[in-house]
Amino acid sequence: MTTLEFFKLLSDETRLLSLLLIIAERELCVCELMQALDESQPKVSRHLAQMRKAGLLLDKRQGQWVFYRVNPELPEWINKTLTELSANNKALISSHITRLYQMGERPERVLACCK
Amino acid sequence: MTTLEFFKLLSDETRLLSLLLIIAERELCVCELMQALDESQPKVSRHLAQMRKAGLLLDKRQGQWVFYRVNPELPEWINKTLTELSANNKALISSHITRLYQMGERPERVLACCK
DNA sequence: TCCGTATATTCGTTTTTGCGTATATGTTGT
DNA sequence: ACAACATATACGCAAAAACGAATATACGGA
Repeated sequence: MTTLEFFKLLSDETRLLSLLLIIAERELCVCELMQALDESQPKVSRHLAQMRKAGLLLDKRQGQWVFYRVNPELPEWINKTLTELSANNKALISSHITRLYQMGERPERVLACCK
Repeated sequence: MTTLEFFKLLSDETRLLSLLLIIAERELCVCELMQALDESQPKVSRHLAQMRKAGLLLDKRQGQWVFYRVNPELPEWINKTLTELSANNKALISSHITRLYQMGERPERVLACCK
């Protein structure tokens, strides 16, 4: 992932918000992001796939769900940038976090130790 | 300038390189960026205008030249991000810096105290 | 005032990006 | 095997972004 590609990924609202939500929640599946952002399934899925293909996100299938999280092996300056970004843009996602928490029946997380 | 607008500005190669060059050199005029990037005058000018209109850059006319520099009053997290970006992407601009330094007759800077 | 240089902007076109709809793939439970 | 659910992808279209060429504006010096 080049620097330019990295910023291109952050330059779309759906991707930016999805990334901020994933950072805030550590990991989220497609249906949770659909609920939080109130966006269609293909739209959310497409943008997540873009970030995954670039190496910014990792995905992990657990049963019927696919959870996305930030790739922990990104270059250090990108990590710092994401941390700074997340810490200073909580307001951008507050309403979406609220909507996420109102979601009934959120998919259960399987602990890594039990897989 | 919203967070999204900020990243959109960084998501074009000409703007990203111009910004990195301006940070590295503190300030540059249009003709210096044309030389460094080997791009047309309207192209460089248009992208600088975009960053200026968003408040990311400031411009200062000195005679026939217009010098651009980073707005010193940006939000702190954006400053940090730009610093981190610049410090970790020197390789992106090295060839352009070389071309800039090969430029004969670079416009003279007028010191702030003499204006 | 006229000319040369530097920069900004307009206009029409091309390229890129994102989107909705439809469909395909994969998983769970019956 | 089939139904229900979650996710991914293909396709054609629409919106946005970037571009080159031409033109306009601004400044400095003769």
